[in-house]
Amino acid sequence: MELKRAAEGEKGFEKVFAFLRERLLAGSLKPGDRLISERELATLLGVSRPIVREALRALTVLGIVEIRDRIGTVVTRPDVSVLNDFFTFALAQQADMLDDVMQARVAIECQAIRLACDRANIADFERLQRALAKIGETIDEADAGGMADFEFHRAIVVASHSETLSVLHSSMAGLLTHSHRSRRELVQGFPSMKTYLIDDHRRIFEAVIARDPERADATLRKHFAIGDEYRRRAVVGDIDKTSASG
Amino acid sequence: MELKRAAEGEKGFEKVFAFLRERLLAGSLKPGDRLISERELATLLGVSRPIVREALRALTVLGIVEIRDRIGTVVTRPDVSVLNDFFTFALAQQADMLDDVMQARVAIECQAIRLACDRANIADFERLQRALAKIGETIDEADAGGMADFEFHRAIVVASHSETLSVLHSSMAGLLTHSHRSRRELVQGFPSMKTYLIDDHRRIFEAVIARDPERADATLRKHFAIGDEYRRRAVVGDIDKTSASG
DNA sequence: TTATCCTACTGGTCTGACCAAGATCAGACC
DNA sequence: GGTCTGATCTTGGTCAGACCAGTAGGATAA
Repeated sequence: MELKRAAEGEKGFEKVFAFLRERLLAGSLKPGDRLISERELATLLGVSRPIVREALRALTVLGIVEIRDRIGTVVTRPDVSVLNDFFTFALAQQADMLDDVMQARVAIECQAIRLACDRANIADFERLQRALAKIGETIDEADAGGMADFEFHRAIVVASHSETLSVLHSSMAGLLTHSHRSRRELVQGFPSMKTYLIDDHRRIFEAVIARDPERADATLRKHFAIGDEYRRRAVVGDIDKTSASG
Repeated sequence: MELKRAAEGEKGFEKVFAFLRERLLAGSLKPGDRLISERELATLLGVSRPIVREALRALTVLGIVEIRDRIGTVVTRPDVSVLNDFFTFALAQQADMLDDVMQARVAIECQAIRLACDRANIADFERLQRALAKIGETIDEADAGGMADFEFHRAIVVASHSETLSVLHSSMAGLLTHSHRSRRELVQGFPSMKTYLIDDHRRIFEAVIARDPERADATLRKHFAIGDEYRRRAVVGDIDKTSASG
């Protein structure tokens, strides 16, 4: 009943995790810094090494820290790829989460395209144009087509020059691309699909070129809405009897 | 020198993690299932218990699994709230990017308010109304006022009924509230501030009530823009010589 | 049949140990 | 004197066995 671990009232793992989180959030531990050794950390916090390892492993899967064999533990620049892990698991067991995440993606992209209208440079325009061209070229290929589609949308976010939006977007994209392929196949049969894909993206591109945030946002938003509509119809088996471009 | 660990060529942790991931992704382990005990897992995979714990802890922070003290480890329903941990860490290390994070917040809220127009129920409306009232009541208090402001915006996101948007928003809000207070104090001196705060939020509220996504989005967006403008002026020391309501 | 108690089991943690390999520095060699 | 080499220290990676504290369920007593 010593007051040793009652210091924070936390259990061992929590104690270590909280200790590290504190410094991480406060900024006293920045990317590139090397943590003190596991043994030191253990004695410092009055816990055993396995517990310290649990905490470090936890931070590792969160992409906050990297444990380098025989070197030490260093703080890394957070990497979105972690989210891929999560989404992979999550998606496997809960497909209904897709629509919800999609909403977040729409949010990010619509904001990104507004910023892009203001901040995009020549290189961004060129990247968009290349992606647009690729969409046209791969219009008949489900796989490559999906990739081209993704690259276009990715280019929009990149053009926003916002690190945060970029991070958020790529984390969602990882999850969504999985479903994208099947969705695309589902929708492949619609003749009007090609027109929709090409024209829509071209209109979006033009709005960015025109540096018109309102139009770009609206066009992109409509693009997503139409995509949803297509998918909805494909699900109910409504075989192409519309141009659905409104 | 048994062929113990050569089984997969993976290190201990990886072995356990991969083992569990496999069953998780394959679906043989579904939410609600209870894993075999740590000890069994350890002997089964030929690793020590601390290693098993590392893997379980890893899955825990990923929100895939829940370790219940003295009960066992059970598979949980994946929950987006894990992302909160990640984003909190990730965004914290880019403190210089508060404006950038703010862009993401705008993105989330503007999307949320659109969804809210469609999905909000009576309870949501009431929550918004209460928050709105509180903004009026606390208009002269920097601290409580900031809190009320936050609650209103939070209510918008809640009304979207999107778990993902909600999680993203709260991780950002956590970071932004810090700066919010100082911002608010900075701006406190402006007489026209009160009008801006009250009227703007009321207009936003009305747009949601009217279930008009476009208007709501536009109004909210303008609200953010004006807030930015105030802050900008406060920084350059331009003491209130405008109504700035355009 | 019911209520209580005991025991096996579970997670939570610690101790102390061994291994392999990078880091470091002293001493040998050029 | 400078460079190279090797022993040693340190670090992560892992293991084995142990103890605690509750929980669940079977055995036992009422």
